[in-house]
Amino acid sequence: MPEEPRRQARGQRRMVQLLDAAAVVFAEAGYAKATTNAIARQAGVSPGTLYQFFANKEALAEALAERYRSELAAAHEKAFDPGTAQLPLPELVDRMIRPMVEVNLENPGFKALFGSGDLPDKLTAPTRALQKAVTGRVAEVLAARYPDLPSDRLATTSAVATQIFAALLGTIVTTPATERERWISELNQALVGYLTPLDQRV
Amino acid sequence: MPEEPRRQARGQRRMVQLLDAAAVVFAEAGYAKATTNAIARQAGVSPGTLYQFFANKEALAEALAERYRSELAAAHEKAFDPGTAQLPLPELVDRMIRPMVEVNLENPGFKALFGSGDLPDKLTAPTRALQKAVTGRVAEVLAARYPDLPSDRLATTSAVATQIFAALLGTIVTTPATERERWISELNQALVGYLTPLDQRV
DNA sequence: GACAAACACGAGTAAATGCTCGTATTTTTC
DNA sequence: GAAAAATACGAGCATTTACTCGTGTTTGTC
Repeated sequence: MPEEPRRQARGQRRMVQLLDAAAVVFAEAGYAKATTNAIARQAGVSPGTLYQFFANKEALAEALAERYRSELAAAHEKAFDPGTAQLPLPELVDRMIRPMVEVNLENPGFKALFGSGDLPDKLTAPTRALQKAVTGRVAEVLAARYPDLPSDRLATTSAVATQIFAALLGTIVTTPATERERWISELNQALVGYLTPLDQRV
Repeated sequence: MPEEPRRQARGQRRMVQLLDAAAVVFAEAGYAKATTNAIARQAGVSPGTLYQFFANKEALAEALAERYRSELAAAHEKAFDPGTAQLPLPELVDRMIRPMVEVNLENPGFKALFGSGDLPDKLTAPTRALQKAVTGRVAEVLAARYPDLPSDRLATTSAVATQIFAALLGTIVTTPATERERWISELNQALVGYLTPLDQRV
């Protein structure tokens, strides 16, 4: 197997450029229809150069997903101080939702990698990783709020909550800014409604 | 524009065969990755024959979506007698959900046309039609239950409910039959949770 | 400054895929 | 039963697209 070359500064910059470009093209065309040539063009670079840094389209998507994952983690880190988990449910949900929506608005490519339920086969790998990261984050918060929730219930609940979230995210980011709050509040209601029974357990 | 030829009995049968085949291939590969040649092969027919009946891949998908739409309408027709709308919320939701899940299990292609949130561009046309049909059905039921709900709230609510439903449908039909009930009940809880506030309005 | 490693180019390739078209067979029409 | 219309075939065209490769340039190392 060919070793990863030792990247120099110029190379690092190129990789960032390429990821930026990929985000734009993924956002415009969706993962499946996005062509590597278009991504290279968007980055102002030849197709050969793209492949100097990423083995294939999937690797590119994976790297982009990784970037999103860490941006998301940072955003959540910022939004959560200890004690947040004990807030009233609507506020807790709001604090989970906001950062995600913002990351999404700032990184239009996000939805393309996160959103679509069933992309063909292996193409889903980066998607699944992202979904898993989000689900994990949700699980952490729920675990903090409901310490004695059985772990299988915890897993199910976070998975469902994440899927509900993913389902409405598309509408939220697509919608004009004026109407956005309405949909966010709708998403909030849905999640609060789903989670309320947990709050009312003995 | 070339006129639609007057179909003879043999042709009608072929069209059914082709739609069946398309459902199978869409289910296995998803819409985007499904090839028309594979569909023709699955139907035991040459590619040329396929195009004798459907102008292109999209027209094929549209026809299939239309078929699902009517199957769905029939299933719902069967599940609703007048008065259903006044049932307790969990039961009402259950009656909405069951037929959809069943149509899905019987027609594996359904999810491929209904599920994925943002397929590229025009490919979404058949998808949107299906989603719209389902949303419309949901709206009817909600309108019957909440006659004085303003029409914009009605539209929003049915759209959100449908999206929640679509999001969890994938998990439900993919999951082994033994665990299916658990996920159906989870979906039920999510929808009931979302709709409960409407029940409690003055 | 010389040598190697990393970077860059972009025309080109192989494979996939939606769809066509010339031809041949079956069914309907009269 | 003959002309017309519908059905059927399948090799292959045109296009797209992920990716390569030969060649040349820039950067780091000693």
